[in-house]
Amino acid sequence: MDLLLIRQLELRDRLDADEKAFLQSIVGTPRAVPANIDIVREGDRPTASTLLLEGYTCRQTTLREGGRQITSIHVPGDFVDLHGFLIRTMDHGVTTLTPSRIALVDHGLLRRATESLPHLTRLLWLLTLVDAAIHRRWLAAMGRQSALSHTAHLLCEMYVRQRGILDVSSGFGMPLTQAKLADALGLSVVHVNRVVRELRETRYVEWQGGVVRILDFEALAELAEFDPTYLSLRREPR
Amino acid sequence: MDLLLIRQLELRDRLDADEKAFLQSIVGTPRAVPANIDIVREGDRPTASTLLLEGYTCRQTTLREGGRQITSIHVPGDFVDLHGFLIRTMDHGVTTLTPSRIALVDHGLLRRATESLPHLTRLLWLLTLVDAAIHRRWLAAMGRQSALSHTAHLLCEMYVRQRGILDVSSGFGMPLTQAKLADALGLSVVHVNRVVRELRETRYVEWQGGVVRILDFEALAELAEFDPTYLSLRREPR
DNA sequence: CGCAACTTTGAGTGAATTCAAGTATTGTGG
DNA sequence: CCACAATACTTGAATTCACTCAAAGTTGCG
Repeated sequence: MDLLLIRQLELRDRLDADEKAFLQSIVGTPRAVPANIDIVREGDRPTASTLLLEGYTCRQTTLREGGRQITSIHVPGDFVDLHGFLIRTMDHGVTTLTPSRIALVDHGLLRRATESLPHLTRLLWLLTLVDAAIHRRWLAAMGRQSALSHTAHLLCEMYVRQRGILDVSSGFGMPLTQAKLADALGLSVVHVNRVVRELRETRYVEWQGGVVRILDFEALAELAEFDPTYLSLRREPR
Repeated sequence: MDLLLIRQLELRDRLDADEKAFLQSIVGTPRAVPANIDIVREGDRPTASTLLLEGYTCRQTTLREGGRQITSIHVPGDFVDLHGFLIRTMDHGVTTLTPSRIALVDHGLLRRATESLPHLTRLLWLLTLVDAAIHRRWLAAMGRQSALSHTAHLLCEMYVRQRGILDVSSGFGMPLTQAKLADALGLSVVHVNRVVRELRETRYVEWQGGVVRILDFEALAELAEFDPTYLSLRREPR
């Protein structure tokens, strides 16, 4: 089977056979990791980047006195710390949300890509730019949307990001406990609980046990002010 | 005089003479722009990136019903939309905060860099990664810090980013009206006004007319939980 | 000098918080 | 396979932080 990473990249641009072969060749041996394990720690200086093959992980920043902010959620096929290749010291940790399978890609090999595969380099660079665009959208949601709308937005985003690479016909993974969801949305657990109930009451979604099924995407997207442009998904080929 | 962009890059890694010459050669003719002008609009598909030579700009995302979120503030030497080189459609606008001088860099020339100057390419890529790291830190500040601490953090960040490239001995530029500051912090104008007053009352900073002078950086950084690691500033040469 | 933009203050309101239980659900060792 | 622990979820009540509305100062510019 193709690497999900390749599918991720092909959502943005075509890859030629050499590029695919290169990608396949640089991915290390897969390794299983249980849930709630730190893959990367704040302050680390990694020498390889981690590819998420199966499962879900998140980036989190720790503040004083137990404050925790989740700044990203990764889906299968995501490079969880591709930026670790160029940023010397990690500004955040990466933790598994579910049991996962990961593989390492040595930074030396990524560097080789930058030296001989410019088109692939641009595409990998683009992946990190989409990351940044997601951060910006989260900032807007946190700063200027209601808790309900913000939560709805996260569902829309997780749905659209996953439907490009996985089968979502029977629902998609939303592998956050309400406590983690609170850390992602910047809310208290109690309030998250109320907002999730409110969202269920709209009947736009069914949400139980870490799986979400969308019943009325259009209404949800309207509530969330969701516009997928920021994800840089290709509509027309270039 | 050297481009401030070169100084920005040299805060992260050494550049050789060829790289500097290349950068100098790709920068277009400088152009003056008044304050409060949109340089880039949401939905644009630019064919050149904009370098900020003098003045200040911000990125902003517009939501329904007048909601506005500022997601970045640029200082002189910043590439305000370097990511526009690879992201097809801009997910945000860029607006001047003060009268500014800008210069364009054609995307074709940036592409040439990716084809023949891998080290410079990595360094430009790094600039966009620092952008993302700043976004993450803002997310943590919005989600898990008090309005006072968040505001203090923004001051620390603006100070450290500017002191690397400009003379800040008589204070540094903080060119946001309280209304814009509200849009950056995700607060109301009224509340920002109170928080700014509270911050002034600490005597850690003097802040008037868009210029900030820090009186007690250590105390301010403590209040803000500021740790500059995320800015990827070089301490030791590599 | 007068308008426009920005800043400041007061009062009342509301969204989200904390504190405090209590109820499900899941996982595990006996 | 049950009992019990641990984790996750839910609810209620009181509080607080930040908001809106409203209006008055202040500053800067043409």
